Amino acid sequence: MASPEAIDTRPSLRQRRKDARPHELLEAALSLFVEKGFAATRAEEVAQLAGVSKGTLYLYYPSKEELLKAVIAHYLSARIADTAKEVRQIDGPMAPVLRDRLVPWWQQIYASPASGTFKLIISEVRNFPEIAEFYVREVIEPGHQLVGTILQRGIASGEFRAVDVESTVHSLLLPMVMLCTHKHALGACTAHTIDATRFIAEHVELVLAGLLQAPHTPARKSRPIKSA
Amino acid sequence: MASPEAIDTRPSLRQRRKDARPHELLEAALSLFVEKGFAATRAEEVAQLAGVSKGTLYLYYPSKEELLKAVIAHYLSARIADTAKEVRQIDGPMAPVLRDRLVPWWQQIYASPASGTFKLIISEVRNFPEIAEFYVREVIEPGHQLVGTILQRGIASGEFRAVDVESTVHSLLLPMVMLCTHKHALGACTAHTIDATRFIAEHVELVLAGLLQAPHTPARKSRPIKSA
DNA sequence: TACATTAATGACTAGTCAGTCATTAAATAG
DNA sequence: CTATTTAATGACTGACTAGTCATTAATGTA
Repeated sequence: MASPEAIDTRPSLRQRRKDARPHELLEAALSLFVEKGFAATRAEEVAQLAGVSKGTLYLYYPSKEELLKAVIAHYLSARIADTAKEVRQIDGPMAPVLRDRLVPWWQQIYASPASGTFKLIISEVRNFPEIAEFYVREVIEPGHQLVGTILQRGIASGEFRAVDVESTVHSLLLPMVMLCTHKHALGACTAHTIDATRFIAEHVELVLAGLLQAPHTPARKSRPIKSA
Repeated sequence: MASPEAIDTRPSLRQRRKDARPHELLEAALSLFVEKGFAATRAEEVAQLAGVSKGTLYLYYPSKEELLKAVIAHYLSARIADTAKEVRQIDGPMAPVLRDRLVPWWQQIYASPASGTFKLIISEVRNFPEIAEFYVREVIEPGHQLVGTILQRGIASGEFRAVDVESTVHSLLLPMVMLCTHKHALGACTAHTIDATRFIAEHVELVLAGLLQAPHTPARKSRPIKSA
């Protein structure tokens, strides 16, 4: 066997990296909370995955619950409000906005670790009502506002049919959220995968085909429901 | 105000109802597992909600995990295979099949307690791989088969555009699943509710509008759209 | 009424885990 | 090189809970 001195050089290497810890802990926590759920994840596992001891975790976050809130807050910060502001300044036809902005936006979200937050929030909101408030205010409302505005402008200009805006926003967003959720649920443990990049593009095309003023569509049964 | 004797007649009433127990326990378990998650639900809570003691729960189900599997199996039994068989026998235009079969079918699922199984499965599959297999085999595959067949037949007859079937199946189903999930997640703890009945109908209309052959392609078969 | 059967109970055990804190050692100052 | 500061550790504790089993009592039978 190796000499006693050679053996223990690595294991006892204690590093002090005060500013790297919080982010590493958040990353580890997101990964485990999304995979196993909050209640089924042990604080020590999070610490281990982040390469520190349990004590260190509690040096940076006062409790497991605060760690969860920090994870959610961190991975949802700012993104949407920015995009919304950006889009509000574009004019002209709205179809290219959906195709060229919304599609890559969702493709990015899907590919990033932030995609896991949807499953996490779905699984945990009912146990932590504060998260619900935060999520509605920071994500749902700005997101709906954003897509709703695009649709309304398209309708106003005559580019789109006078569909029900509220429902159509859901038709656009719910599948995207479900797709991200699927990635971290069934998608992570069966062969039943979805080609996300293609689906996102195809879905937007399908909705656009239903939205664009078709020459043949003479105001059908549609009661144009005014929304917002 | 009641006399002392009258007060304590109920509490010590031990009933023996061997055949009612399993179903009552499943019902209680579904409700709590969906609300709080599997790991965060105590076996005793399930028993209490079902009106029995913890010991009784373990008389009917050997472990908490077996109870979970029993809940999933019970609430997903058979439904889909039946509908699929039924639909396969219909011919003629496919738009009315979507409108008159798929819409009420999902509206029913949404209203029933079974709607909670989606959130439950999303939250727990990764911890219990057996559930994944079962769910893919019993729900996902038959469901996709069903909707995929409808689309293919519509395309074959020239009623629908030649869209990508796989993606379109997802465009139809993912929002429905997400809607059920939402009901038991955010929908259960914020004011942010969705008018599900309307959304389901509107969503199918929107997808249909995108699917139906636009006039620029010679669509002999263009049937008059049935007004609601 | 007395006896047998078995559904139902809940106190108990064995194991788990969130959060603490006295100790260790890395970094820094003098 | 020594002293001081503080990041990091992990053994420990107190609380909690899945699952058990000896006991209780409801129901059926003779």
